[in-house]
Amino acid sequence: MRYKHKVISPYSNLNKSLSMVRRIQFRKFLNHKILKIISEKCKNLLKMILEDLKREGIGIIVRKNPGRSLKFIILDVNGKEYEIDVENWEECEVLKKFPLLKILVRNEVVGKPPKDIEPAHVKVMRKLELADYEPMSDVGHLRFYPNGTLIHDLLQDFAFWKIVHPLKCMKVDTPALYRANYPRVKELCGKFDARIYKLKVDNVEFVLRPAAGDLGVFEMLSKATISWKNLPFSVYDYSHCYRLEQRGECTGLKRNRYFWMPDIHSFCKDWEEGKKIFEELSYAYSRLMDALNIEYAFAWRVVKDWYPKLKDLILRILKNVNKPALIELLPGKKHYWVMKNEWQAIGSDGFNAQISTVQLDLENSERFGIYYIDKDGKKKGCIIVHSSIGSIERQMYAILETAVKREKEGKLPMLPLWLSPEQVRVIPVSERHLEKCVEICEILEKNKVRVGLDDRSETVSKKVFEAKRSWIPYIVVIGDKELKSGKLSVVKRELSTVKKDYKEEMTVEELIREIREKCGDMPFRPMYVPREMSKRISFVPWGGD
RNA sequence: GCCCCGGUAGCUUAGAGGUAGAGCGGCGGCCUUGUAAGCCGCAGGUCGCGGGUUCAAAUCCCGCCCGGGGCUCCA
Repeated sequence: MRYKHKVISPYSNLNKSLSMVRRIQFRKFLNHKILKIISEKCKNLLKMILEDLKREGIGIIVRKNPGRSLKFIILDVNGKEYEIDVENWEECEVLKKFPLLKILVRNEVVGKPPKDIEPAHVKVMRKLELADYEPMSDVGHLRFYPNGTLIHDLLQDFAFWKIVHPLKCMKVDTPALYRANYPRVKELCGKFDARIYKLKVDNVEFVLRPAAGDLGVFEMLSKATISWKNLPFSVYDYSHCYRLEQRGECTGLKRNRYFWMPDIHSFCKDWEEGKKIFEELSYAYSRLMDALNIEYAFAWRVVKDWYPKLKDLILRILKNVNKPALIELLPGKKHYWVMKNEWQAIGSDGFNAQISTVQLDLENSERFGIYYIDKDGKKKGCIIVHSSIGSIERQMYAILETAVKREKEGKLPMLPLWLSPEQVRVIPVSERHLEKCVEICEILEKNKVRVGLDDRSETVSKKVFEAKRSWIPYIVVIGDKELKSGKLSVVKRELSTVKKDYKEEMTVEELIREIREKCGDMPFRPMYVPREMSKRISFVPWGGD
């Protein structure tokens, strides 16, 4: 630890002045005071102390206010509660059985351990030619290569076909740019002023939307005619969002200033209906995590007074999802919701990142200007369930981090098959085998398999090496032997280890059947790059690992 | 936004005041290849940008930009 002195402060808005104090501290070294300031009421006192410290040149670290929440508990699937003792949190019994939850608890309760390594997915996203930093743009605006764009699009397809469509949401589209002085915009963006992109055009101030839905959808619905017969209904907005995240926070796909957010807002006539939708969305998001093969822990934040009334619902969801959860009980209502849940992906670096979330807003929608006409002919506000499937970039972050974790078990890292940009790579031993390979590729393509053909004049060893480097799930080598037998020699990545390949002889039909089975009814898109390796561009040339 | 570290060819990097080096990749040729990198040759560099110190700066100093890590925050 560089500083001998700490101020524990809940006031991030004092950061600027704190930074100045810190700068002075570098030239002078002083006392050994540790100050803990937790109460809201200490704001002025804190300012005064800061002035004093500034004069003395004492260094400062701002820490998360430990008095923020009332308490943390773990609720297991049997309904048993375990209160977390902040001092001896590791003693908690359930945590010993659920390592992912334990990591989440550590991060939330005692803070993340510092690590000097970049998260694993940053190298992977470049190596697999998925995404990259874009020097011409602002920090946190990534560019996506064809393979990354394909995954991005498939995740969008999943959101639509597997979540939005079954839940019968109405899909809408709304602008990214809004007038800064419009009351609705002022209210939403005012709270997060520091993170809003602002621009001036012809002397008019504009902001870029920081989230999907909240601006455009609410405005749209405030002008709509809604009857009690229409309730409940859900609206889906898939939009690019802009948040001026702090520079040091934008690392790879973990957090960006530009990202795509699939959001669902559900409007219900009472809170029983709200709870029902809350539950449905929760199960949909749980299926998303499974489909993406993301390792996650379950977190909930509940306003204390509401917890007894909502515990049954929480428990039912935990049972169905079969996961215990960390529940943070909040002393009061800080946001518009009284309860929210969060699917927290745990990265290979031991960090957590929220993917999906469902938020139950039991206040009615009047403050958003959204009303429906009830049976009695009176205008009434409805209950809103706010939810986000989770930004596509975050989903990609979590998929890559989970994939990398396989290495720790001696397995090879890989993406879920339905998301692998290239599912099969066909390698001819020499030129005279090329014709047969093309034939096989065409059969595979007809059966919705993404297949690449390494038609370059390279040795088999090299072609296999490169296929493995690209995490290709199935590598097929075709030579005289295969021409004769009519079978394929297939290396399956899923069953191979770092030390040994898992090889199997199979017919084209068997390979197709296996791939179709594993992909199930997940969305499909063809490859975004040419089938032939000789025709492909190298976006991120390899310079050795 | 602040603190620490870094930026040399497309990529990974060596060089720490005195003529810019390598590996991989690329291109050309040879090889027709049997499961983690075939052989030879060629091209490729305002040493992140700007200013300063010096006879001389990739190298030292200042500012900026970009990247990584950390703190803080996260609708």
